[in-house]
Amino acid sequence: MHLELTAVETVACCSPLTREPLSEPEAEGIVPLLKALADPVRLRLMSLVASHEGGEACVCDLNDAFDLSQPTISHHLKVLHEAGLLDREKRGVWVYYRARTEALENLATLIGGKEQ
Amino acid sequence: MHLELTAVETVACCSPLTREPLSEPEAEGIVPLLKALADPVRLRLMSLVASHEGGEACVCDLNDAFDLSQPTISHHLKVLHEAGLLDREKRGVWVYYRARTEALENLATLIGGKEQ
DNA sequence: CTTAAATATTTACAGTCATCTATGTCTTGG
DNA sequence: CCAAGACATAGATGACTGTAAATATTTAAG
Repeated sequence: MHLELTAVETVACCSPLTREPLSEPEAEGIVPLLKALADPVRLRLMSLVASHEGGEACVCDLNDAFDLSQPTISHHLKVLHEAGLLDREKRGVWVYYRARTEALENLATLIGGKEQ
Repeated sequence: MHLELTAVETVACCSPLTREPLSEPEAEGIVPLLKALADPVRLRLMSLVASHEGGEACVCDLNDAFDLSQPTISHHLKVLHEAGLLDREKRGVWVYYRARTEALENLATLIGGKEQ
């Protein structure tokens, strides 16, 4: 049991940006998600994982897609994981990351959601 | 005539994140939009403007909503404007900002878009 | 148990950014 | 023309962040 909400859990609670002014606490809850995506490497990582077959990818695959050191990729994956955008699962020596598409969908609704 | 695309113009061109891996240039085009929103003050500013009656608000209204100096608010509005998320119009002494909701919608589709 | 491979953590540093103060520009009223 | 108000710009500073090198951790193989 945990009382603190992760970044991703705070998103679904709010009506779209254009509906009514976002409160400061609401904004503080959403910003970590946007920050996590607001980096070219992390945005591509997210896209790579999400579009990978099975919706998951292991770090070994991801490292090769970038001209960056392994610790740097590991760092970016951690940021995405802590924001609630990626799930982690260790299988043997490998770690697989899986995209939390419902988190992306909630965020999308918040940004561009249209009310009926 | 301008050849450079603003941040907002690069968004509509891409299929959703989860459809196929984002190229580096695509990511570089989208990140400025996400960066612009990835700040609590700017996210609230965006929401305030977008939800304001008429879809626009003058700076004088916006300043009062924050415990920040006027130049700081002006700076944040500039960032949102340069990202293509807010339009500016000066009317007399006042400057009105208007939300570009189609930019928000395009971004939302890119983040959480579902394919049929 | 040793070794190798996959991934994470730590530390350090250079670059970016949010904020403020001070100042500038522009518009209106008198 | 002058003064005041609305907003923007410039410069400075402290905090945060993306990156790499070095090191640690974990797992499997032999």
